Amino acid sequence: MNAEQKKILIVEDDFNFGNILKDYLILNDYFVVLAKNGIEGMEKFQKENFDLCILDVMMPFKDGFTLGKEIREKNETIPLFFLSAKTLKEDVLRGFKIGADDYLTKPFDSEVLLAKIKAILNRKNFFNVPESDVYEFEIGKFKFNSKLRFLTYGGEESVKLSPKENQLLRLLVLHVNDLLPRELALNKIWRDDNYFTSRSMDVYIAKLRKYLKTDAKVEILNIHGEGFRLVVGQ
Amino acid sequence: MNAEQKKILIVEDDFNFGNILKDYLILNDYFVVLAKNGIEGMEKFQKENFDLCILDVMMPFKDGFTLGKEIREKNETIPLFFLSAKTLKEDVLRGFKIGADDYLTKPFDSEVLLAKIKAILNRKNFFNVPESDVYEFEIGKFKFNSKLRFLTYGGEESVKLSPKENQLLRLLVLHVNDLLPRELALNKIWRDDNYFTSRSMDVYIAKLRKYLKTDAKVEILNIHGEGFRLVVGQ
DNA sequence: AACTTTATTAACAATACATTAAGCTATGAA
DNA sequence: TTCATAGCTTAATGTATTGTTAATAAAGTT
Repeated sequence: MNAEQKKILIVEDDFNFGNILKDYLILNDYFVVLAKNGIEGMEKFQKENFDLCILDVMMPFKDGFTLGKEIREKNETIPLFFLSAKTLKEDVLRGFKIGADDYLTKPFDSEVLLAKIKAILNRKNFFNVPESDVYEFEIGKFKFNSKLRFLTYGGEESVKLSPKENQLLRLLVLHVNDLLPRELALNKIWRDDNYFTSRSMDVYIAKLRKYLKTDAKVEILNIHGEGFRLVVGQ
Repeated sequence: MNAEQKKILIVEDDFNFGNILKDYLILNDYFVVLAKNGIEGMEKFQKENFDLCILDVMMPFKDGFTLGKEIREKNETIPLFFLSAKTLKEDVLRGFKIGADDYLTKPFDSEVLLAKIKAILNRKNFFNVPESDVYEFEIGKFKFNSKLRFLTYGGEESVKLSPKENQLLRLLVLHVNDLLPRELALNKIWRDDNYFTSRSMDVYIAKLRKYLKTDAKVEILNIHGEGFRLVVGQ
């Protein structure tokens, strides 16, 4: 995938239909991941940073509404489309209540779907801000504000963080004392996992280490072949 | 209207239908303005700050597509809904191409329309300005009156503010110590978000910094790529 | 030892922002 | 009507920030 491509998650149990839809969107230059049920859909959603989700409503194990609700809890802003053969008004309204952005009834015109996807992804006020509203952290003697992107040490505002530095530090903090798998960070922040993004990540780790070295109790350790680990002593 | 109500502009030449729609939305606690053709629609759009526009497609003098395009040129972010009896795919696609957020074919279910309006207006975005009718503020040693548009320093009336300076400073104050997203200011004050309005905003930030530099504890900081932040020390 | 992975610094291009000044437009006084 | 002016936009120019890639060195693995 290239960096400009938008990432779409499709969750659809009908193998054929799902694949046709996937191919159609790939053809239109989207990066698409297809999950075949709600469980798998949630797993994939957690791992990467998607720009939009298309959920089939009727699925075994976990239906689309339930999945949609769970996704909404994790991310309040990501666009959600429901697909369903049910045209019942109650279902449509239920979909919107969960926080859907659209509800399409099968059969639908693929071009119209595409237009709707474009409409919502090209919206100027569409910000990919998957962060929750928790943005103040303590890291040893540091205070880290991921909304205002700064790091203070003992009250003094010491460092302004660039967006990438900020995102990476945030992920590290969310996994404090635990492993942050390299792959996860690359998928979440760089949205792609390859040689170059990996080198880029190393550069950012070096930058963060520099910022954090004021407090000897704070360290970013490497776990060879696995990822990184932010440890805060005591 | 009360401060929490969202403002909706309806442009519809069918007097009866327009009024029914208007009443229905008012009943659901929206503030609604109804224009009866494209010309009038544009006039009203220019005069006030709406949160959403609902445009009928087929209208005399100026059709909905043309109006929609004009509105989009002025404001890239405002949600646009088209209403039409035409279900032709070409028309639907044309609507989306202009930058519509939805295209509803008559007859449509009013509850579904309402759900869609709610969905788009409740979308988590930071375009919700804290409403406030307060107009006297303290900024460090300054007193700022946003109604009379002046800024005093230690009792002395130092500066008269122009309307734009005033609006910008007011937005900054309403977000003191927090981020004022660039897009938000551009949409609220300039009603448009493009390269030029953005440069214009920078000019105003420079002007405000000049006024505020008398008090070293007051600063307007930039958060690269995000916006500005008025910080008041101590 | 040969290979893979990570560390660090630096060079670079692309944006974003800062500031001053010049140009335009609507308004109202003379 | 003409003129001055306030208010805003655009231009011109300079500076800062950001993210990627390269270059080189150092660890870790087998």
